[in-house]
Amino acid sequence: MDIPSKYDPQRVEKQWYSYWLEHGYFHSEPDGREPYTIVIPPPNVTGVLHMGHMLNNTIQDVLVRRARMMGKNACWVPGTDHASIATEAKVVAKLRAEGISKDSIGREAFLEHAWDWTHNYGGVILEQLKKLGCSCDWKRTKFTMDPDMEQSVIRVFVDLYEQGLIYRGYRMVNWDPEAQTTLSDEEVNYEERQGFLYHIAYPVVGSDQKVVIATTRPETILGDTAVCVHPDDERYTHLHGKQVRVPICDRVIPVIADPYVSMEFGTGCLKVTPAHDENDYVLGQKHGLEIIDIFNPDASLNAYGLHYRGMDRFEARRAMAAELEEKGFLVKQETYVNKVGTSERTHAVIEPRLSDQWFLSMEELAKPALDAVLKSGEVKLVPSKFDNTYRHWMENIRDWNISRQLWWGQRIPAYYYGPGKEDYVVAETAEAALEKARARSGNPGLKAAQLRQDEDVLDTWFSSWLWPISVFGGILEPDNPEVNYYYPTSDLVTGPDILFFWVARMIMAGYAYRKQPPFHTVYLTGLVRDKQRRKMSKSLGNSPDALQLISDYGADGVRVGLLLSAAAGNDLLFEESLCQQGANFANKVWNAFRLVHGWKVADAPQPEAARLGIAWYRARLGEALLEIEDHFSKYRISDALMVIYKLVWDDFCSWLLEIVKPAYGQPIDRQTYDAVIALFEDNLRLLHPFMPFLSEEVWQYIAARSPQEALVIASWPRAGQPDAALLTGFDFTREVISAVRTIRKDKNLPFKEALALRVLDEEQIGPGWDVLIAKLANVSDIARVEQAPEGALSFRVKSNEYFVPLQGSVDVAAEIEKIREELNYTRGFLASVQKKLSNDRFVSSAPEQVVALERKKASDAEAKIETLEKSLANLR
RNA sequence: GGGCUCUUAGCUCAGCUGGUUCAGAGCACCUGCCUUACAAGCAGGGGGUCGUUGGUUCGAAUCCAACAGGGCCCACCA
Repeated sequence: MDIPSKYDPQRVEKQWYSYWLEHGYFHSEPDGREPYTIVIPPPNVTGVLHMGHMLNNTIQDVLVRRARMMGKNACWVPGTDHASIATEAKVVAKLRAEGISKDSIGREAFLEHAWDWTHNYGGVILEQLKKLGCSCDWKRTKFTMDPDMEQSVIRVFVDLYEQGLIYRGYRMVNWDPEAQTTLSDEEVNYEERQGFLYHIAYPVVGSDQKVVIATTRPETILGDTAVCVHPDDERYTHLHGKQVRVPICDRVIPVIADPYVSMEFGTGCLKVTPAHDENDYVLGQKHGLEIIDIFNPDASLNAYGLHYRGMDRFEARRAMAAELEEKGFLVKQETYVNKVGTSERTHAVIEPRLSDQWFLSMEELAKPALDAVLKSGEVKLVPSKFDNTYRHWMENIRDWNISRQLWWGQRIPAYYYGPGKEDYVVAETAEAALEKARARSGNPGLKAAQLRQDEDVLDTWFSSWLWPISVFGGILEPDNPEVNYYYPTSDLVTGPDILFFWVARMIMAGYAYRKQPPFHTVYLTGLVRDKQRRKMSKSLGNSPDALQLISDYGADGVRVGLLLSAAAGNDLLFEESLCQQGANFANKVWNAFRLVHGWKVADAPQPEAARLGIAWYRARLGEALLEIEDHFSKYRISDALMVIYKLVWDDFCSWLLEIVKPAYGQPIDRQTYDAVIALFEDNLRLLHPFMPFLSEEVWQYIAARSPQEALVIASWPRAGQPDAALLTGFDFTREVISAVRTIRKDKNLPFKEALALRVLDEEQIGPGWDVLIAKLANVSDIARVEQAPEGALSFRVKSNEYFVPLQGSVDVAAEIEKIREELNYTRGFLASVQKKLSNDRFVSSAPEQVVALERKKASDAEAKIETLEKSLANLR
């Protein structure tokens, strides 16, 4: 045979992927079929494939490939995201390494570098997805900064502005001092950090008294503009209306009273720094306090920092604590754990900062999006446990800060024509802006050169929230045939970590711009963790190299490995051995193929065992199909795969193939051969979404004769009603066969030595299944008897009793003991059932079927006891 | 601090609206086998009082309560 005995993924994967591409199987155009659409969660354009991508793209591919086989017009739109902060940070770092600063080269030159970077590294991840086998429609590949995608974003911005939903406001926002941009609330993570609570004494003006405040951030005292106490706090009543002196800078500030202050915390006395704390800002507004910002954009101290000017905030904190102590202001310093906001991207500690930013008002947008999930069910979250999380966020939604002080991204289409804060217009193009500006300013002579476009760009999510619409041109041409056909998409597969960042906002955009949800189902995968449950991350170095895995185990092996333990919504504990399991499975299928492929076919009558085995397997396949459909309908991909795994490995390979296998060197009859091939084909169809490469490879050997018959576009098997009698008959037979094998093992009887078998057929099974027992248990002679033969080993299946006559080697005492144990167990069982049945309350209150079942159990047990007693008597 | 969720074999998990086909699966483990598709394999086997305590019920892994211990999300207490 010229077929290698080990499956070699490397050899076939590249070949079939090119074959699929060459024949355009992944490309979709609108037609009369029902569409099945997925838009990929666009990965960062300069990113590389990690385990999370592997998992969710494998799931998407399984769904898409299956839908394609089910006759739907499957369209999986791939693409990438410009990832404003991340990409800009990378480019800045690269330039810095070359001794170039972003500001020195200016916006345009910087963007050129960024585009170069994007073109050099961009799309690598898409090539990696091909290695995984993803059946994306590559002709539809999109990038969030493609001209049409960008235009869609700008148009939406202008539209929302005109609706009054986008506004510019001076607010306390999250400032990332490292990236030097603001962040939305969602981009801030809170971490517990060990720090100190400093108790600092402020001298009261006009007395020798002092008031002690507690703070975790002593460096901000330079921005203090008040000290606040609770109006009812009797400890401080005497301070009302007084003034205190801020240590170090000696500024005199008022003592104010406000119920916001908690009397229990710290000293019950709060320093108020309106520029650097959201609550303090609110207090400042309320009490008309001065706002003193003491930081530069990189969070070093500015001129208000006095002799600490230019020093980093954390360094300044230590230095200032030392100075306060030295000068006697520091009363106490205790260790304290508090929550610190950090940047999602740079992990820098966030600084609350007041500035002018653009906001999107969310309340109105959130309403339909909330109803879609919780009321109408137009969008279903899988697993549904995320419904509550979603509700909570939606109901407490805050306005979205959409401006970023970056250059890489869609620039905000606001144009300033004058010095005033309100001297601006918003328009899609500079030309349109000029016209609007002339009208608004009342100055028809305004020149284009006098307009200054806003320097900021939009949050990346402000473009990705339109993704399911804009990839089909649905923003720019709302009524085009593509968007009308593909939208709403079918399923979205992504991680729960971006439920708010992305999923929720897409739903809002969907209702705002299409009056329809962007997708019907959101499948939220778990996080990929390592064996110690640690999240896989680059910094921990615990994430395996995705491409290395593919080359070690094959794409199919890795796909199976990932899916085997990926119950929806559960985190998945990844280890390489799972991929090994997947690769082993691939090899198993490969070898089944080798066996079948090696058979010589002859025109001969079909053996009864083969006929029966094939009939049974058809029923079994039908049964498995129903289970698989059920799992898919609940998005239990992992369970669907396990059903197929067991079907193929156990039922097909271990049972059916052993049943039909001709004796060594003998040919197989044509009828059996054809039937087995057909069943093998059905197995391959089921395997294909999970293991596309292996299944296509084998399929091409045994089934395909032309590109129109490729497995990738073959049809998914249809479920019928399986023959229940065949299934139960086979299960019974399987038990008999296993029992004979157990006897062989116990007694050390070689398989080659044929045995005889006698049956007390209480169950009236009949001889129909004997051919299978004969073949698989190597039994040469099976006969039904009326009475237990002497000198035989025995076993029972239900109330049937089986005997293997073995003169001389039977230990009668041991047999008696075995039967006694079974008898005891069965009597105990019967007793418990009878106890239940004699309980009137059970008989009267339990449902009829349950009672009937109990009666049946009792009579079965009685029958079995009878057989056992007979055998026991015989042995004696 | 609020909300959600989980705790079933060594590991990872199924067990839907309570009733012996519910005590399961895969992996791991143990014992035989290099049997002519496959040792990345074949055949056989052991293993859990379903976190703890109480309650509801004729009957609970399955419902309720409390407790213990995980996890997730949200939240401005310096």
